[in-house]
Amino acid sequence: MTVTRKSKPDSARRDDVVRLAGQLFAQKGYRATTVREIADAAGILSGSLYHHFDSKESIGDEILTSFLNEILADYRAAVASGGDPRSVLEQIVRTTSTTLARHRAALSMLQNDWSYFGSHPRFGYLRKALREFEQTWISQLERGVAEGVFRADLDPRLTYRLLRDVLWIPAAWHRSSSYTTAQVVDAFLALLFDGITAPRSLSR
Amino acid sequence: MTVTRKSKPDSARRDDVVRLAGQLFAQKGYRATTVREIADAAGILSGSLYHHFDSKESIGDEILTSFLNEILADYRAAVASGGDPRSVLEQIVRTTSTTLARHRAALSMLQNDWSYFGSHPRFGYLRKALREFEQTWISQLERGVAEGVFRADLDPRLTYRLLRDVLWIPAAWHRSSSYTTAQVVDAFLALLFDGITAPRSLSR
Amino acid sequence: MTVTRKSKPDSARRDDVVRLAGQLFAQKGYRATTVREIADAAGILSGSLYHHFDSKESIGDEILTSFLNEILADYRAAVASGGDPRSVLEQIVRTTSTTLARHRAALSMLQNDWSYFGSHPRFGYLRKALREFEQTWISQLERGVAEGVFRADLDPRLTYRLLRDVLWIPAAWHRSSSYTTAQVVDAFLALLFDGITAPRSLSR
Amino acid sequence: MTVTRKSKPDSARRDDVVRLAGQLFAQKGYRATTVREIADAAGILSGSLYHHFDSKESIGDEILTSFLNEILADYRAAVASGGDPRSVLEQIVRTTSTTLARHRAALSMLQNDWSYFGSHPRFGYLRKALREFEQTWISQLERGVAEGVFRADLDPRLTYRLLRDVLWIPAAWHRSSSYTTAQVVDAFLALLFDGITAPRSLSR
DNA sequence: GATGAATGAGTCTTCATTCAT
DNA sequence: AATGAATGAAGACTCATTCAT
Repeated sequence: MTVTRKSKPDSARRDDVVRLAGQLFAQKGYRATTVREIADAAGILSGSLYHHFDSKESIGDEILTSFLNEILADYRAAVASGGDPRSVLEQIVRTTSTTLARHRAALSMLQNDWSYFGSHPRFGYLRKALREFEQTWISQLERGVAEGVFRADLDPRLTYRLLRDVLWIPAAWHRSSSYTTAQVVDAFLALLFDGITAPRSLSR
Repeated sequence: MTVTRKSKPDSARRDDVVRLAGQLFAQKGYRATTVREIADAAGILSGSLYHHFDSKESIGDEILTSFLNEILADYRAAVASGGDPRSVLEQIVRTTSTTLARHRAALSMLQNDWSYFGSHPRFGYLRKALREFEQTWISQLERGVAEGVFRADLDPRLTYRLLRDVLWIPAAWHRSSSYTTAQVVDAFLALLFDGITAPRSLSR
Repeated sequence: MTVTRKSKPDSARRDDVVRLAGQLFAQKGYRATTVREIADAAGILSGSLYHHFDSKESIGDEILTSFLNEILADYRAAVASGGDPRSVLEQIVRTTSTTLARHRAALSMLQNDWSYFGSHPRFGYLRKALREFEQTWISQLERGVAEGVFRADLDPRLTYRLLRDVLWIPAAWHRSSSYTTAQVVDAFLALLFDGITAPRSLSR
Repeated sequence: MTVTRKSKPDSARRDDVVRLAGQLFAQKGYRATTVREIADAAGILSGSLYHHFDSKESIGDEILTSFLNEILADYRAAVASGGDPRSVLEQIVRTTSTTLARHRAALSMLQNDWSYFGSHPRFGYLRKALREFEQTWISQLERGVAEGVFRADLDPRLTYRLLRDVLWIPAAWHRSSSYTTAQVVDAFLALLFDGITAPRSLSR
């Protein structure tokens, strides 16, 4: 199952517009960005956008679709690697963090305008993908608990819920932060696997 | 420093409208909610709202202000309790989770429409409050590291950044979840302090 | 012919409101003044105004009516005095300048909102009064020309038109000016009768 | 110092709308004219106006700006001609009367809606221009008094104040009047320089 | 491919007025 | 006499979209 698009008359102009629109969506949100702003950024008039796209929605669709396809690929590759639960999850975090960095616009759209996309039929594939992410995490957490590598009192569903939103966060920082992606990912994994408490063994 | 409001001619109707508006804001976002929808929910005409409020913004302001004041109080009380870093943070998480539950609308507004409120001068107090939250967490994490109760390799700023958004999340679940608030808070604290990995001492 | 009003349940409150409304009308114009502003000035709520007046219009009506009645009286008294044209006109200018000073609000309403009052049927008496003013000036100017005291080449209608608006002006200055009413009236009469050119007799 | 506009994407439609709007503003005042009425006059929908203009205000601005620039040019040309005070003032009256005839809309806006434009920051240039007109008249009147061509007892500031509003008036008549512009201007100049009194030398 | 003009439904807001209490 | 809540019509402005040129 991979999300597909309809017609992609590949042109330089078109890709330009999608990229530009993405930047604007990331900055001010999808709904808050007007087609005029997108057109201005592209140096054309707003009406001319409709030569390349059916609607504003279809620009959003294009951005979200290509994002989700890559993230889904990351998840599936990690699962397919056949590692133990801990290394599968670690691989997911490491590979998606790179993918997220390339798709900041899509991420921002999901965070800011979920109330729009989440209920809109056209974007049903978003909910479907989210469900796959959840399933993946829960299975790995369950496996980990069963194999004794994760805490026995862990509730997999609840844990995923708590983690879910953090998974997307590091990507949203880009410019404001002085941390490298690697630093952020390592810190996140440390937190995920070991928490913030100092190990007792050391203090003995 | 406490955020203050101008004039609150307390009336039942007014409070009604604020509550109703909050529910709508939480569902569809602040910008996406029209004053007509708010008025419809209150059973009056949209123009009649302006008998109670200066503007749509002032309704939002009222919701956000009262929310932030309570959360700030939670933070200050936790710090004032004078406990060790771990118990201060635990108290913050526990008390704010209750407060958050009472202010789901405000929370949702901040999450969905931050691009609006965050840049609007009128809502400068939001940025100020956020800075105080950050400062509080960072000081406690630093203290904890210094006292050896938190991992020595912890980067307080980075850790706060990773935690920040999760702090607000549990409140956003309410209906969709089958977990009690207590369960969620306990799970979050377990994750925060100990991670998901099973303790090594057991495997020895 | 004197303009009459309908019912005047004389009360202190009522007169208060009319005076306050007049000040606001003078400052910002009749249309630009809201009933809320009038009510605020009177220290009551806007709805309460309707206990005293049928409508905003009837407040305006009251102000304009009492103004016009006084000015009409001035004109008629001057004509009835039976003086020569020059002294009739001089008396009109002198007496109306005093009356105008007491009715700055009405004056300002006529100047700023003539497009409203001038076409509104209810205020037909305004046009009627204006016509009487014009008739008076034209007759006196014609008499003056016939008697040789005014320039023979004077076109009475045209001259009145040119003078008309200036007649009301001095009253509009009040605070901004450092001139007394007497100074202004004298200067106006000098201009009216002799122009600004230095007399030739002096240069002979 | 000349008042300038921002961007004038000259189009026939745009000029059309400005002209139409001007006519409406002249008839019923700027505030009393709705954008819908302007659009109706132009045969388009009200929203479509915003394809050509930022706001109703910017239409008003365009009308007033072009008017003031021409009048300012008239004044400066008259002063630059280097004539004696009487001929400078005569030139001002004669040239502005022609200019005024071409800008009846602007004139009417200033007369009817001064309480709006006069206090609005965007229209500060109006106050600036008015000050220049005043300065010009006062200097010429002072020069004339000093040179003995104007009455020695003339108060230049007061005289200008008395004249000011009349300067604009002839233009406001257009349709209602049976006089030609030349007639009106001559009558005004006769009044200005010589008053209405018959010369004594003749009566001797 | 792009322009420029226009659409039409919708947004927040204002305001004179009404009326039960 | 006054309040406080509401009305309803209107106002300026926005924006995704369409389409002839």
